[in-house]
Amino acid sequence: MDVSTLLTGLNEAQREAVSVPPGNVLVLAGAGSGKTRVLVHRVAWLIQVCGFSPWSILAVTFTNKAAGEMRGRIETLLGLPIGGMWVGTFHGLSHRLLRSHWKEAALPDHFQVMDADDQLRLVRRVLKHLDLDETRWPPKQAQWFINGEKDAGRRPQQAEDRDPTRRQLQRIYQEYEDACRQTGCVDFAELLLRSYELWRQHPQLLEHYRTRFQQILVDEFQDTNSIQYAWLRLLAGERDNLFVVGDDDQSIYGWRGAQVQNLRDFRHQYPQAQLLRLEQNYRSTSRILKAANAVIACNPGRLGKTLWTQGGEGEPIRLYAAFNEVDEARFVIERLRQHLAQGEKGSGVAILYRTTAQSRLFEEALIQAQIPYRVYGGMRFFERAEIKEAMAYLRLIVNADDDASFERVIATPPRGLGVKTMDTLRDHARLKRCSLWTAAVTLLRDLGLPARTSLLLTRFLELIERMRRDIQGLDLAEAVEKTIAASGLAEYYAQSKDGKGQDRIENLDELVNAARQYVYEGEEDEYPLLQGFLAQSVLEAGEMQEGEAADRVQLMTLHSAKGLEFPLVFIVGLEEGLFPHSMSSMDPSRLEEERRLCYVGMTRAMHRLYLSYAETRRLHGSETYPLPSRFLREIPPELVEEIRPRAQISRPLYQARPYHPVVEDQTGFRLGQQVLHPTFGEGVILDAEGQGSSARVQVKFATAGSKWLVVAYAKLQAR
DNA sequence: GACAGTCCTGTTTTT
DNA sequence: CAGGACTGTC
Repeated sequence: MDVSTLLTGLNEAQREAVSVPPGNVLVLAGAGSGKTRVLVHRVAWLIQVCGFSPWSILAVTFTNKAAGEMRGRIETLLGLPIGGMWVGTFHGLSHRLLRSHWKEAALPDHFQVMDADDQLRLVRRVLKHLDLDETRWPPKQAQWFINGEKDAGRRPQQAEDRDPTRRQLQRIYQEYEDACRQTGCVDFAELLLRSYELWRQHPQLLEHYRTRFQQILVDEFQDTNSIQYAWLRLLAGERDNLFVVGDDDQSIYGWRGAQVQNLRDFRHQYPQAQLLRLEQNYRSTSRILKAANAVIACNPGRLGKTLWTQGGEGEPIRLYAAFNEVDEARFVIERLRQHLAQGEKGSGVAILYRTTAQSRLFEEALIQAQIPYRVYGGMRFFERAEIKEAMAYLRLIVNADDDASFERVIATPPRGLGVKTMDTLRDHARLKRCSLWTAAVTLLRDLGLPARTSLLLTRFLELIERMRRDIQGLDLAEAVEKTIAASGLAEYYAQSKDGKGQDRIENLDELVNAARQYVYEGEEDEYPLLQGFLAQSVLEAGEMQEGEAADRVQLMTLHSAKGLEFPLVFIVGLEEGLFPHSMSSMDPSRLEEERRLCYVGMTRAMHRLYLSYAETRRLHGSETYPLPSRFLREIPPELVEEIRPRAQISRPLYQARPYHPVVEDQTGFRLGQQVLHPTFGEGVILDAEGQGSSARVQVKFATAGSKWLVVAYAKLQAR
């Protein structure tokens, strides 16, 4: 292959990034600037020009999808398979390391990976063990704390924490760790922390991987958390071989530990590192880009980068002020129809929203309009109850100490063993510090159970052991099939009356299919097939049943839209409290993240961008009167065409509410009316009561929340 | 032990 | 409104 083709078709900045001499490189790549392209060509360049073997290259991505795409594109470009190259997510790569070196990592050879759901169950159990009240110590919060600590690279602190709350959380963390060890399970964060520690504690192993991986590339660097960054630095050592690509303006995962700071730190950590910028955008019209730039410019402390394009100005951005959320959906469908009538493809259209709950209205409207669509996210295949149950049987077969699976499986299908038996088992397991399986075995042996329970429990244990024997020597798909049948799951669902039984059976069949298609991806036989399959189902829960082919309109949250592009984009629900979300609007740094999310959303659009908000929205069952999102006001008015004409965009975006019943009462204000308060700022009248000097109104303020104010004292000004 | 009815609380999501 | 957790009855 001719080396020059590696650089043709690239712009100046991209060429420079691809061909820069090996060394530490930081590429700041704006949205739509050809980031993936640069990474792919860079790998090809390292192999073809610099003479690195694929075997000596490591590429880390954030999602499995990105990893798969990168591998595919590199192989297409080079025209040869690059099996020896490691391409994967931080978690996938760490998992692989731990499977290979389970002994050094102090894990059992059959260790299992827990997903977030399993983890939460385990946390619940731990809280129960510690006899802590779940209302005082919400399991979700404890889980959050544990993951936060692990993401920061911290083990349970033995040292007394000053803060009693933290001290208690540390105790929970410690107990949780013990439970993990006991059951041979590792959570997502543990994969990273454990492999990091593996390298720290075994210098010869680290040396081995350092020798092997001569070049390390990292995608979406702005999404890395502390432990991931530490992991990278440890592996890289002092060798100047990190090529990282990121965009601080697209950091939208701070809420789960990602540190934009890493991007900024990189330059301090590696002062010699080359800093390159990709600022030419190939995706959007200049109007869309200008608008997105204007919004993101409101964030302070950016690394600085302004996207530009040679493309045309394009159409104006269109803004629709819907009367309510139903009208908003109606409007989107109307415009969507016009678009499709022009012969455009549905798959080139995305409807983006802030929260998953918003998808429903659009789904209903699309069904009614008979427009095919696809919703991203939501319940993923491997997260469905019936799939998790079948997998739990398999996990229990592989690892009898996996308590999470034991608990999941013992009552499905119902076999007369319920809460009471489980309580006995749990107590015993806790006392003896052993797994539920071992507890069951010892209790049976010591005749510590009522006769009936004893019989049922024995049957259950024998069932699992029989299954273990029966799948010996079977291939993966047969083993899965056999497990589904022998467990009684198939029969149980066939008889279920809730109407979902048939779906569930079909999903179980699909699971057998997935097992049939499972291909082991590692080198040689690093570990048994079944274990690889089990781990993959946890690590890549969403990758199944993509079903791309059909031409459908795409519905997704703004978060999952990152990395994608569409000729036509609708961003809906641009309202204070929804986007930016109310949970984020008090904290400046989280508000900035919301703004980046808005920037990400806008820059998904290639040709057309529609923005909309509703003046009234039904939320949690009651009517709300949100203010238009502040992000709308950050867009220069001249770029926007308002569909329902009203005053200037820089002036209030909201005024008349003709479709809302006007309830003028003694307070002198009507519901939904815009008001101004000297200290709280802009707000909307939500409710009113009383009369004369005791008349009060409830006002929802843009920033100060909602308050009841006495009309006679509050200097409320109608606007 | 299983199931039905009531209470309560509402981000974003990949691994 | 709606899904999940929890409580009380058969």
